[in-house]
Amino acid sequence: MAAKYPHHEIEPKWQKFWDENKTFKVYNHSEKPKYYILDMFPYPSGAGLHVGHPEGYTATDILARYKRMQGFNVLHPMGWDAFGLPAEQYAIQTGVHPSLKTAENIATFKRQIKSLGFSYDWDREINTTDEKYYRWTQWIFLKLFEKGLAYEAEVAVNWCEELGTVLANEEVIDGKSERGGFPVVRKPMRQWMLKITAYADRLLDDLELVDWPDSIKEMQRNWIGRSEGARVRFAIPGIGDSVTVFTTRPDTLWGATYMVLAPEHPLVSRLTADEYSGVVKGYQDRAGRKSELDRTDLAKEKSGVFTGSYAVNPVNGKEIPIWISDYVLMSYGTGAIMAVPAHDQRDYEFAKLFELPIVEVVSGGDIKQAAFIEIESGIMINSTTPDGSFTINGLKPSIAIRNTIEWLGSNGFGEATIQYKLRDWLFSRQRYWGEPIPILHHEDGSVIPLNDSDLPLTLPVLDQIKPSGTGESPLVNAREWMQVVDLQSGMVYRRESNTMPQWAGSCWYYLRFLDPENSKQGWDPEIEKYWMPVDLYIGGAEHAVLHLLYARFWHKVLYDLGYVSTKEPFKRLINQGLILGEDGEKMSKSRGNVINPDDVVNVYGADTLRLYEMFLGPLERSKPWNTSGIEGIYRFLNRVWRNFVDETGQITRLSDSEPDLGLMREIHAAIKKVTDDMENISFNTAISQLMILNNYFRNMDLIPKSAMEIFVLLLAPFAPHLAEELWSKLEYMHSIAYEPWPKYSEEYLVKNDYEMAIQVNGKLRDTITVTNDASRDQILALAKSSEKVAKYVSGKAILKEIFIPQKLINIVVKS
RNA sequence: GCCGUGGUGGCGGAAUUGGUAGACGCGCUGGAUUUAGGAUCCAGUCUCCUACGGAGGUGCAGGUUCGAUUCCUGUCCGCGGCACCA
Repeated sequence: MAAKYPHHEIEPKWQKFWDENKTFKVYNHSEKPKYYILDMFPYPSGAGLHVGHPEGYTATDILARYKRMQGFNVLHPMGWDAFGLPAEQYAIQTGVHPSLKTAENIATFKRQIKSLGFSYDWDREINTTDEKYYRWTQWIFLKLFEKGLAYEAEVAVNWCEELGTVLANEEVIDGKSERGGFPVVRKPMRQWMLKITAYADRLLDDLELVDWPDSIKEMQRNWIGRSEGARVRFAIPGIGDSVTVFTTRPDTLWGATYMVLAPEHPLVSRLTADEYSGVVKGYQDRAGRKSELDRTDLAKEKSGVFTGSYAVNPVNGKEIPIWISDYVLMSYGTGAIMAVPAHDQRDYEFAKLFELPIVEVVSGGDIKQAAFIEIESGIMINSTTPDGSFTINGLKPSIAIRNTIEWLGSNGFGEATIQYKLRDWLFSRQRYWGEPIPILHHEDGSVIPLNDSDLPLTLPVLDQIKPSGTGESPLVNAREWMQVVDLQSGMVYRRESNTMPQWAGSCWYYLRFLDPENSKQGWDPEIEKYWMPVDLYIGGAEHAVLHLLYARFWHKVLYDLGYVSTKEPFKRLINQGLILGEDGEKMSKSRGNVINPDDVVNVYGADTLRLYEMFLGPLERSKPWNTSGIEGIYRFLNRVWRNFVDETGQITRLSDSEPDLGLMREIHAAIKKVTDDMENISFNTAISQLMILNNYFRNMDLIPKSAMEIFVLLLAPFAPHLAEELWSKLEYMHSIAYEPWPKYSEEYLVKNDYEMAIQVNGKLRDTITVTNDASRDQILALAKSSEKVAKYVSGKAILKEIFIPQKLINIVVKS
């Protein structure tokens, strides 16, 4: 009867040991080199942990443990990103205050995370909803405000009249509220914005400084979306004003046959001719009812209406009609375009639909068939000013663009400009469960920031969290809290009722981990200098753009103000892939394919779960869960146990002798492979190497103690509970956590002989074993003497002999 | 549509610079042990064929090369993100 290893005893035992001995407590000063390894901290949802969380956490834990064994002072903290919509929705439905529900969720998450044996320094645990934490989130907001990076603006939000509240995009489904199915409209409301666009260039350029996957960098570049072009002013004689458009193709100005404004462009009402005002208003209404997503997503067919007005094309003085259409977005560029149907796909479709003229100004395509948008192969035509003083005919578009911009500039019609896709960050939320924005409004309209000494501005306790009905946050229901009277001057102020978005707390949490107890500062600058930057940051790919971009933005502001010492917060980044359900689909309650880590830990133990998630495949890739696969890992750990421990729980098969050369080779090959794989974060192959070494032990009667020890050390980062248990059975009284990582020596990896492949015309025909000192001629002779080879070579002319040392011989014969 | 990413046995995957494709694990097959089952151990397991031998094979079609999973061109499919960005 082969005993199962007792993970139910071992795992809680060592978790308790680590807790009581504060094994993983980390200090801010050390002789050791530092290593800061960070997980994206979780939102503690009511559903508890799912198996996707431990994937990233296991990877960072393995590396943290490995780095400790290599002599690094490792900072590896965990905390909670606990503000957010679900707790507030739950409060509205049940009356349970978000702080209570949040505390409950955190307790569950913490219990689950601790059951997996991660080596966090729990003394540094933080919680974004703790006033001791968000006091500093508010402080950073004030710094942004002082720097002129926070401003108020009227911005359209999803307004639901029936619910009397503003909805997040995810709460709106097909233009209706998710709750109740009520209509939702776009309504402008006063909002706080953060001027992230002021940092666009640096956010773009400094991607050079970080060691991130190219694909993530590319996504951020695309999000920032820098594009070079020109602003061009078109006069509108009818109203004595002008409209400015942005274009990347000023060379095609002569082909601009009409102009399109976004329906909400401020000039639309002024330039709409009386007889068109009905249709224009109707069109604006319809566009306003669509969300931005609907406008872009569903508008496969072009639509639009003519305003009745005309603009003057500056390059040829021609009058062109002005239309409005929702394919032009107010939020990008100037909200107006010059339409060049011959050389832009969208304009081409629109012109075809409404039978507008199409004028070719770049030759090389067939504009009867499609818009010609090539920038390198075309040649400019039909592009001369009426007085003949300026032409770009005969030029390549890339040259023509430069020349045209110059001409526009010297004639006062426009100038070169850089446009970003990136928009300013809409920072305020009409919610209760978020950080209050530390701002006062005076009735004269002035805006006054709170003093540092007034922080934290805590959330008022509300008996019931319910919508204000006006679209403002539920905070306006706290009448006393909202009103502030200055006792000295008698002035009356109203508090800002908006709160911050969930992103705020996660924008700087990596800094608070450095110095979480500090009540005087967000963090001590000396401590910051010691730990920053984060050496390795691991989290889900869904945060590839927004979270990482926002955090980089705040970090750069803090850098400019001298509060942090590095330009970039996260040196190296890895995005783990999704763990899919057994059906290969994304895990979700509705599909019924969710695996609960508690169940896995209960049946197989935490070490098995950790190992299995790492063995599934490369960390970055998405991969499906497979329940019978986990059995294989469980068997492996049981085999490890039986290799070391007998049925009575005593260490067994232990020998004091030195390992022989064959075993030494296996051991050192394993050290090398596992170490290399650690550096490359290639844990699946590291684990298979441990399996190979363990299989080698299985065939031995006695195992030398030194060999056992090295195996346990290599296993320790992956299966820490089992490793601690075996380590203690090898009669060590202290934790394995800080034992030095084994080193390999090349001498054991060198063999006396090796195998060589022999190919004939590229096909494998035989393999031979040769000694290290064999010469090329000796090996070739040996190869040719092989019967299997001779069969294909004899009687044929040898054209070539390819000899790759240590690897193969390829004999090329005339066939 | 665009951008990113991937496509290798029945399944998850391995193959660090172009050099013996399929490591390791799962599953499956046979055997040992067992009253039986489970567990454990041993052996086999890419496909096809005329089978002690040979042919084919890394989504598909070409190309470069003595030699391609790896490099190049074209093409198909899956996944993720974005979505009229001027």
